[in-house]
Amino acid sequence: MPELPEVETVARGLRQAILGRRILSITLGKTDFIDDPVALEQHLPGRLIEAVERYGKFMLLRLSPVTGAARVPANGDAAPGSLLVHLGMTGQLAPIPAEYPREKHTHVCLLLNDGRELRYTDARRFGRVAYLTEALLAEELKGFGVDPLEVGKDEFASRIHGRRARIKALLLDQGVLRGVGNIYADESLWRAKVHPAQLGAKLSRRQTEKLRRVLQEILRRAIVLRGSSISDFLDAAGEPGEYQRHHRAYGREGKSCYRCESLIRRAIVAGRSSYFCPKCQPSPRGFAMLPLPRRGKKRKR
DNA sequence: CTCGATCCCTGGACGC
DNA sequence: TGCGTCCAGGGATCGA
Repeated sequence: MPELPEVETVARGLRQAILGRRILSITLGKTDFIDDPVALEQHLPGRLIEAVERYGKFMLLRLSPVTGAARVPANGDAAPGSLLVHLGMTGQLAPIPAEYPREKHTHVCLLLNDGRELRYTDARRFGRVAYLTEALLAEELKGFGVDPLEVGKDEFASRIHGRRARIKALLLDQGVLRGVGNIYADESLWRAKVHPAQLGAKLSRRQTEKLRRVLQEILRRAIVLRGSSISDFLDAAGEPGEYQRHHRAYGREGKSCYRCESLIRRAIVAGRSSYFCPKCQPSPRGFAMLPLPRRGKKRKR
């Protein structure tokens, strides 16, 4: 599932692959996950991809104004704009030679001036694609929290201590930190020895700073290893990441804790499966975890 | 403010 | 083998 490290990996790959290319035309499949499909068709052709940025779990393809040639932009394309892409759960964005057959669930194809198509595929369509003017983009981006890779000690502490939600919910809240998802939330909580259901306000200063540090270390390491490929994450070159091999909590229900040998348990916290060590990460009072499954051996590793 | 529930969607794992 | 059921989860939304 694409979180910050996976999205960063895709963004870096795209930077190598499509910077400076021009979009010649666009073909759409299903459009129910696209903000305004007509706007895409109207505003993308003719534009140059000038930059690829990441904002939390979003990718931002910065597009030049349409210039020169015969075309006088009557539709506002004299101004810069951006293509916003969120990969959701199963989204993939990759440049593919235009003559290659399109994979199932390919819903956006941007023909580039190098003979390739930038293709967006997304089986579940939990992702999002939108063309945004500068004004819409500014509107879109406000309300997001700090970048977890850059947040400092005091800023992080105030965002955690200032609210009463559970720490897991806070880590997942894109308005608190932008880019953290279920995997890296659980991994950092395990590393910091903090229980996911602990209230943010109840973390000590020491625990909070430890959490910030390990979160940053984990995210940086995961980026180096090109993200976690659980089911179907692939980068812009179609390659899986490696960080799933380093998971210590996520997906490890019933397996031994790497620190203390206790069995990793699972609970629903903040509406999400949360994996933790019941010994290293002591529960708040009255907390109930799910019973260990007896037979079904679904997850390996 | 924070919570849980519900919906979106499909593929894969599972049980029978 | 085949079919039904459940589950995965980011995010929006709604009601408690």
